[in-house]
Amino acid sequence: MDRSRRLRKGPEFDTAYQKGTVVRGPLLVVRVSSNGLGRDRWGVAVGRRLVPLAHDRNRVRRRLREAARAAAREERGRDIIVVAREGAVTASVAELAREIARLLAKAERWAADAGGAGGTEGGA
RNA sequence: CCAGCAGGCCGGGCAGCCGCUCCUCGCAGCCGCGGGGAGAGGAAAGUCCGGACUCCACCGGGCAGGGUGCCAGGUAACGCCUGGGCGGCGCGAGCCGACGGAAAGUGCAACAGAAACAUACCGCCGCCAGCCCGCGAUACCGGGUCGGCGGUAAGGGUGAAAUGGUGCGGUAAGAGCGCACCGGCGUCUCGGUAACGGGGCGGCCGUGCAAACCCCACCCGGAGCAAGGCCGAAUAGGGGAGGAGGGUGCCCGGCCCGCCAUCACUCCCGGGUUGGCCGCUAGAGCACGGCAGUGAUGCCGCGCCCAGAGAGAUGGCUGCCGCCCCGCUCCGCGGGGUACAGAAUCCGGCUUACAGGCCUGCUGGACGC
RNA sequence: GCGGGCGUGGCGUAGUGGCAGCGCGCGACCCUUCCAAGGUUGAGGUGCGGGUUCGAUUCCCGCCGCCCGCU
Repeated sequence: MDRSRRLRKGPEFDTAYQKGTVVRGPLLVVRVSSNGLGRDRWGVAVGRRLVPLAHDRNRVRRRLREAARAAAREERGRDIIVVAREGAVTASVAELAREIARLLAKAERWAADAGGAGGTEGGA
């Protein structure tokens, strides 16, 4: 996950937050939006209220990044923000990677439904 | 061997694979690719002090405000450290201490107690007058009682604290009133750089609180790397110059020319947001050795380069070993755990958190020789 | 990075060196046919660790937690 595939500055985060598709899971919240760049850019967020100590917060963030590296297969020009929820603190890296892949696939289906068929609620 | 004290140190180890950041070498027109190297801590933490650095302010001095507070030394500096003094604690090795000033002034000392300041409640003692008794009367003497004047602070009880302590003399009763020792004060002298300590002499001196106001001595300009500097779009706005030709206004009844102002326009200049770059890591640096010093520390020699991210790099998976706990077992096997905790300009301290372990010196005790 | 403030019963709060109080709430009793209201009564607290002082909620130091500014 080198620098060109990270989300950098505040405004990039802001646009991803405003325009992105939000998908929630038990461990994580993932927001996806397209950036028109041809490569994916990732951002990881761990709340200070969720993990108070900087040492442990760093650990959670690094494990999430490693899980994202394992979950990333093909690039299609997305900005992806992964936000940790409470279960992510104790979950293993393999579990986190599976969860990220699952939520990304869900976001793809959701976006395809909204763009293609249009109008179906699809919240099953 | 047990218990303990002081100082110093470590705080998992060895491999394999996949990743991240920086440096460097080579290739490459660019994106990059390949090789090599480096990559969290003793507290990186809290931000409680002190500095370096940068910008601002500044003739000098004072006030206000804040801090420090036995003495000497160390240091760039400190509220830190070292050594010493004094006091307290401990059998001891040792540990702890904001430890200047209360006859400069102001204030406070609840309750109790006579009194927490200048005071005398109960007492004790002397003198005077009255009454009563020894005594029938007078005088004298003695005793008692009430009142007045005076002396005294020994005793009483209260309290955290009561006007130096103990003993002897002394006295009407007493009192440092006198004497001896102790404690404190002043002075002389000796030792010590000093704090302070030893000794002699003197007079006999009333309390606690200054982490109460305060006095004295010393120290402190303000802000902080988001400091500060450089480059700088888009948009908006500022200043200066030009303004031939063009628009508008003025002089004019109108038109033309001319002059002036202004606008469009052209050029230049400075400020400046997002952003980028520098600051950014070679330093009061680290290791080893020697010298000076009781020590903190300093000096010299030699060697080394040792994180620099920027939504923030040191992670993930696996194997073996070490340590701790539990269970089965009694070769051993299985399971779980492996402290506190993550650099953000840098450095010196303090404080706080921390599983377990190592080294050195010392103290007390038990046993053996 | 720099600075300020607050922690007192379950809740909200006074107290600035000597008694730890007030309101609501809580328990018991009384009143009522019962409930509410009312009355009587009771339990319960100074964030933690040191220090100064005879004595600390108060003064000083160090931690912990919470809140708020500036950049």
